[in-house]
Amino acid sequence: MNLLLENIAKHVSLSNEEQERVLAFTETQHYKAKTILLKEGQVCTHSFFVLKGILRSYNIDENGVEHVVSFACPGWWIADMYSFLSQRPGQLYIEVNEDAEVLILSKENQEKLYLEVPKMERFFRILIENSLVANQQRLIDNMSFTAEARYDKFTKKYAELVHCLPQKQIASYIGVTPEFFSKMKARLLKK
Amino acid sequence: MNLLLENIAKHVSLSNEEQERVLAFTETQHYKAKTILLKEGQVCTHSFFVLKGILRSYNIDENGVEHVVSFACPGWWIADMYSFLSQRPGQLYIEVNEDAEVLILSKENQEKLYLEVPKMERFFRILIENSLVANQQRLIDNMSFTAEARYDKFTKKYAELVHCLPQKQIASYIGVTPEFFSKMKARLLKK
DNA sequence: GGAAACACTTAACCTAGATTAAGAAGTGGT
DNA sequence: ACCACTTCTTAATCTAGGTTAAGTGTTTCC
Repeated sequence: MNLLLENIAKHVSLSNEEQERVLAFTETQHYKAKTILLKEGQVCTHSFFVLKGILRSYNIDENGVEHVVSFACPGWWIADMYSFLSQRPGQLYIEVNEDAEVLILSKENQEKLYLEVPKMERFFRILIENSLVANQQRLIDNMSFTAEARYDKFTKKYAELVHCLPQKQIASYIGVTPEFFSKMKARLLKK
Repeated sequence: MNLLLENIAKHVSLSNEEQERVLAFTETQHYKAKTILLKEGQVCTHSFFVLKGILRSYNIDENGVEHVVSFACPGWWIADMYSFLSQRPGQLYIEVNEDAEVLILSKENQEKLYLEVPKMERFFRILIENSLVANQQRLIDNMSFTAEARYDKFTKKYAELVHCLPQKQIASYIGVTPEFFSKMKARLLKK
């Protein structure tokens, strides 16, 4: 059974024919860990739907420090949304964390899809809505909570992921340095 | 000329009849400064489109500290997106900053609108997309930049707004205390 | 299989920004 | 006009988290 169709079915119901149209517009690809699918300064012409493995997006600030924007495991989409939507050069990197199998949807094909299967417009609207809500929550959390509380939230929200991710990436996601993260974990263990 | 229709026209083109349908689903209201339109714990059943004045949304953390999530001036929408989309109790307050005239769209009417004027689904998708992009940028900025750089970005992005907002709200938006904000501004003046 | 590169830890020291407190300057309501 | 209330500022002190540096595994890859 196809993971993408399963996910779509959670939000809109497509006929068999529509399902086939959707799949016809996507392409499967396999990537090794550490493959970089998008670099800062490039236009994000495709978005990726993860079937297997883990991807992440991040930017690198003017001091060379990496900030993880998102992780994507199976069932999740990932892209530089700014760049993908505007078709302008973006600031994000997208990199394969663990050997991955992904479905690729080009911007072009997405536009065609909206025309041929209008229900997909609703589907993507809902995805973006959820993404906005999650993002806004993260903003609020970053402003309201200490690093410790953010880490706690993270381990609960991404319980399966935590064990597959290097610590420095978790540290980066919650917004602290690897050194402080290490110190914090040691402190938590004593309790 | 209607500000809402102007805004819609920037993204999708509606027939006169469709325009009338849209307006029929909204309702105009006037509010005095300091009116609270939504409180934490309530379900956000309406979203607001600002015609005149300024609104803001914020949450209050467990220490009683206010964190401004967004400002809305004429031409902008504001709502607790989590609550509005899920129709569950939210954590945001929405308050009138300056005497305001707003268009109100209920969740119910929005759903009807999607059915009667399907182009509006595209319109709102685009709004949400833009909102997501802006939000993600703010997250990255908060992780990458010092308070000073964030303030600088803020004054450029909201140049007209800066003069109408109390400093503590700007401080809250960029994520510092009013005291530190004050110190920082004094420091900037010396340069 | 060995060197280089990377991941993680620990510890000493440092700093951006928080906290507390107190005064000055608006602002609004009656 | 006046009192109450909130906003803004300044300054002393404090702390969460950053920086630097050094040491110990662990991968990776010729």
